[in-house]
This record gives sequence, C-alpha cells and structure tokens, in this order.
Amino acid sequence: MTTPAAARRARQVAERRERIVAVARALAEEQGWEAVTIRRLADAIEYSQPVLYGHFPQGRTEIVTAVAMAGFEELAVVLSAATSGEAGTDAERVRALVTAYLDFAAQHPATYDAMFLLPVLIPFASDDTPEALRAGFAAIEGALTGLESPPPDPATAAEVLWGAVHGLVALHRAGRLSAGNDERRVDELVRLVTAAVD
Amino acid sequence: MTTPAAARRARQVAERRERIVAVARALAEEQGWEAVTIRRLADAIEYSQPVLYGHFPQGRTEIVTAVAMAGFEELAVVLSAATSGEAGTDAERVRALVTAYLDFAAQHPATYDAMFLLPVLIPFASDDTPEALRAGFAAIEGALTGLESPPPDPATAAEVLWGAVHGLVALHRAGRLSAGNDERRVDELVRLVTAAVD
DNA sequence: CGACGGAATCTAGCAACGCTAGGAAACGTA
DNA sequence: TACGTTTCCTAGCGTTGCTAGATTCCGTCG
Repeated sequence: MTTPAAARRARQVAERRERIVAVARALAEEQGWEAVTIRRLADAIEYSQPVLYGHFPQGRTEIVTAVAMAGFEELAVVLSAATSGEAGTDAERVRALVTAYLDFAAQHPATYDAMFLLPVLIPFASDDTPEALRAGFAAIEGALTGLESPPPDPATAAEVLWGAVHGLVALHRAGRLSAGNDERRVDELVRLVTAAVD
Repeated sequence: MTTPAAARRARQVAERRERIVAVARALAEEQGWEAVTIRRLADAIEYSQPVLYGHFPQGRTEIVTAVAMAGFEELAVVLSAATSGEAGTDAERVRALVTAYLDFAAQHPATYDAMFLLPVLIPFASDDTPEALRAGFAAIEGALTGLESPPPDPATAAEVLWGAVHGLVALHRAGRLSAGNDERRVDELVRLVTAAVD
C-alpha cells in the first residue's frame, strides 16, 4: 500500500534526481565533464556524496548516461522537426537535416560528448535500444528514403550519413578541421548525398 | 662540448623515452588508456615516477601525445601506400583508401584513440602542424583529385571524406552501428564519393 | 502523546590517481 | 681521492570515485 507520505517522498526523490542530472549537465556545459565530480554535485544539491549513489547506484557513469539520454530525446525531436517539412528540393531537405544535427552538437557540446564520446550505460544497436535513439535514426533514414533517387540500402546509407555528420562534429570540436570552412563542408556533404545515382 | 660519457647518457635517455612510449602504447592496446597510469609505467620501466616527468614534463598527456604522433606517422605511410597504386577504377582506389584507414583503426584501437579521441598536445589545422598529419591528409586529398570527375573543392571534400571515415570508426567502436554490416557501409561510402557528379 | 523501527543521511575513510618538493645516491671530472 | 653536478628516489599533497558503519530523522502504531 502507498501512504500519502510515501507518495510525497517518491516525488521528492524524483525531483532530486532530476536536479542532479540538471546540475551535472549544466556544470559539464560550463566547465567540461572533468569538472563534474561527485563531490561537486553533492555540494551543489546540498547533500552528502552517498546520497548520489542512492539515486545512481552505478555511480558517475550512470549520471553521464542520464544526461546522454536527455540529449538523445532532444536530438530526436530536433531531427524529426528538420525532416518533417515535405517541401523543397532533395538538397534542401538533406541540408536541413545535417544543419539541425550540427547545430545541436554545437549548442550542447558536453551533452553531445555524453551521447557519443563518454562511456555510457546504454545498449546500442540492440533489441532494447531506447526509443529516442531509434527515433533519431529513423529521421535520418526517412530523409534518405524520401530522396528522388533513394539509396539502394537506406538503413546502411543512414548509418553512413550519420557517421559522416558525427565525424565532422568530432573532428571539428577537436580542432582538426580548417577554420571558417563549415559552410563548404556542409555543401560538399549535401552534394555527395544528393548527387549520387546508382 | 660533448664528452663520450655525455653521448652515452643521451643515448640511454633516448632509449628509455622510447621504452616508456612503447610500454604505454602496449598497455593501452591491451587494457585501455585508463589502465595507463604513471605508477604502472614507472613499475614497467623499473624507475620511480618522477623519472617519467623528466622525460615528459607535461605529464601523462605528453605520453599520450607521443603515442599519437607515432600513430600519425604510421597512418600516413598506410594511406600513402593505399593511394600510390595508379591502377583500377575510381571506386577501387577510393575503396583501397577507405579500407586502409578502417583497417588501421581496427588494428590499433588505442593508438587511434590517442590520435583522435584523447586530449593531446599537437597543433592541428595550424602552421606548425607536424608533417605526418599533413601527409595523411594529402593522401586523402590526392585520391580525390585523381578521380574521373574530381570534387569542385578537393581540400574541403577531403575533410568531409576524412570526417565520414572517422565517424564510421567512432560509431563502430562505440558499438553504435549494426553488427556484421561493415562491408555494406564501405560500399555505400564508396558509392557516395565516386558517383557524385556536379 | 510517546516510543519504537525502518528508512534516509552523514561522517569518515580506503585505494588509486597525477604530480612535485627535497634529500640521497651515483657518477664524471679534476 | 675528494668535489660538484647530475640523476634518482622517498615521501607526501590534493584530488578522484566509491563505501562501510554510525547517526539522525520521521512515519507509524500502541
């Protein structure tokens, strides 16, 4: 049986959990993930460190995972929105998708790191891959099947396009790409995807 | 002036430095970079920890950098070799390049991480970028300019292709791509690069 | 209302990390 | 053989993630 008090406690616990995730994400975006330590998080939420392990038994990795999951959900929304508009040429629609992805990565670098760089407790490419990840991938695949001459294997093509965009993000953020050339790289990528015919 | 004794010492110092780098790389490939600690390296070379800081004043990061540099030199060789054969169709030559890159990443995962994932003390996309990095990039760019219908902006196209391949490596190693689909992804990437016409 | 019992929370500490100051030892030179 | 420099080690600082055990709080029930 659930007494009112227990319900209230459960709510408080959930709220505190959210607060931890929010603080972790904000701190990561402001000062990088190496600044996100259990001690600092504990200070921020004004509890002792063991409390954090009550919420996240797997420790720091599980907190990073929570931020990553939030990011995947946001990214799925962003990509779906970018591909929902049916209008425009092939190139315009692909560009909208790519740009949306790049913008997301640029606006939330630390969150993006949690999603794609840091070790995290999410089952990928598996049967129980979370819905948000499937949705994001589906948006990419959908954009490709909607092309005038769709690729022969859309699922694989989606993986490649995803890889290409992720690669640009990774190299760009690591400072490996020529500066002030972002536009041209997008042009080139769009050209590759849309100009390829069998 | 350099006495014979000093020359011998210099040689010994250089050898020990190489030994540190070799042990770090081997340990990283066997157990991952998180297992590469100063204490363990010191144990392995049978010296105390401060000795390592004599060789690498910037600490652990500088050791990772040394491994990364070795990797960049090897990668440049591999890519040059893959693009040197003039024979074959466009698709075959691009495939050779891509495959060489993917193979290198698969065979030296930890080294690849040092080169592209971990924080490192190398000036990228700058005037004093090391020669090995330029050479690797030049190999990619060269393969593209050698196409039947070269891309309008080869340097940018090389960045994009490099990003695409790196993205595939990154996603693949993070377990984000469907298993047993590697061949098809390469097919698709080659298709994109070679089938694109202005 | 008051005492019990379980849950929630904190204090304190472990082992490991990167890194460094300061003293000891080894070695080349005179 | 004695000096002085270079090389090296011992010991320790501050930090990390994480946890065992004591303590405090709080809802429930007599």
